[in-house]
Amino acid sequence: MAEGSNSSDGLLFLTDEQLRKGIEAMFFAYRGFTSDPDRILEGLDYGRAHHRAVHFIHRSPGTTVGNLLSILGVTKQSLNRVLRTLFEDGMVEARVGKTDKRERHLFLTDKGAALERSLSDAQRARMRSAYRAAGPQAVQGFRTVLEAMMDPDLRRQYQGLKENGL
Amino acid sequence: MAEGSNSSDGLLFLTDEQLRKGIEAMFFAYRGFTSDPDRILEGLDYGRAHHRAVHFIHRSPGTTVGNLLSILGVTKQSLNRVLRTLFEDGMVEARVGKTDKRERHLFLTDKGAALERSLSDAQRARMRSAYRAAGPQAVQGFRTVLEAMMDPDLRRQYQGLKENGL
DNA sequence: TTGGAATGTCAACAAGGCTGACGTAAGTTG
DNA sequence: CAACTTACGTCAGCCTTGTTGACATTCCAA
Repeated sequence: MAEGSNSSDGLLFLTDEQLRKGIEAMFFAYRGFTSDPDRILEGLDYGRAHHRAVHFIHRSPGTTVGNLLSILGVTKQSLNRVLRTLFEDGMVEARVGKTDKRERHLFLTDKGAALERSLSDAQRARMRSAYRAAGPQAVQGFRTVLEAMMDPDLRRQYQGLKENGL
Repeated sequence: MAEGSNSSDGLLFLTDEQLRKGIEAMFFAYRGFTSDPDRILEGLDYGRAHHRAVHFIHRSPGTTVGNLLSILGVTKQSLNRVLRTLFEDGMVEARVGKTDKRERHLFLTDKGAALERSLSDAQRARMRSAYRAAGPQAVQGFRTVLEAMMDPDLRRQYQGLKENGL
């Protein structure tokens, strides 16, 4: 308590209560954010982990396993379990690297791209509707705050697409 | 592709690329959002589930198990496992309802309140810093978009505090 | 008095994290 | 060339946190 009361440091309203509201907003909004893809994934024997993998392979075709690991922040064992099922189901294919043959470059197949589309269509629809309801200025603020909330490493991943294929 | 191009429906910039950025912003920001409490919880034999329970009991002292179930959206078995450990560790206590003796009203003990404080201090610190960095207008937009992204039921929980103790 | 609601509990299972250990192919460097 | 390191795969086992199903208890309300 006794934190930023009001308009103290020129930025105002940082009361604990306001911050608590922000925290709960993240909690409840994230639930909504994931609910549409979750509905699609259930019954397909896929989970959020598959969604994440498919999303980032779509975003950065040809990305390597190592890149994906650093973006997703999981262990290779965990990611591998997911990738294996995606390979088996013909959603993703891996091509051996040209310059470095140890690397596997990951690509969505047509089937995988179709899955990605159905997942992101659902998620985009919600995002679009929220954006429309809130208006352009709010969207700008939304992005600004989220960006400030990220860990620096993740923020670089978010902005980035740096370092070769990623 | 070929979604809302620009300034078509009076709200502009709803390109798929913009929406994808929004989606990834949620993903990366949520990671940051949970990382500080997660660090505290690990080693204490507690996880996010415990954090959520403690948070909402703190927010609404005297809330019932049923209320908590509807907020958290998990099964009673799952919640019960978490509550049991919190009881055993003397973090939470349950008092039998006065009017309805089937209900258990949940309260944080002093020890539980201390845990809650350490968790929310960490989370609020990040939220505060993000708010400061982004500025008041951005914060307003942030909250507006998140609210629009929630499912209607959850939005009511978020705004609410309605129905007696909750 | 009886049905249903609120709660607790036991058992079993699955997803998806984790660690540790080991193997292999392929670069890299002395 | 030999030795080290990197990128990746895999096996085995463990944990948390979600799930379903079944069953008991308590107690309000019709």
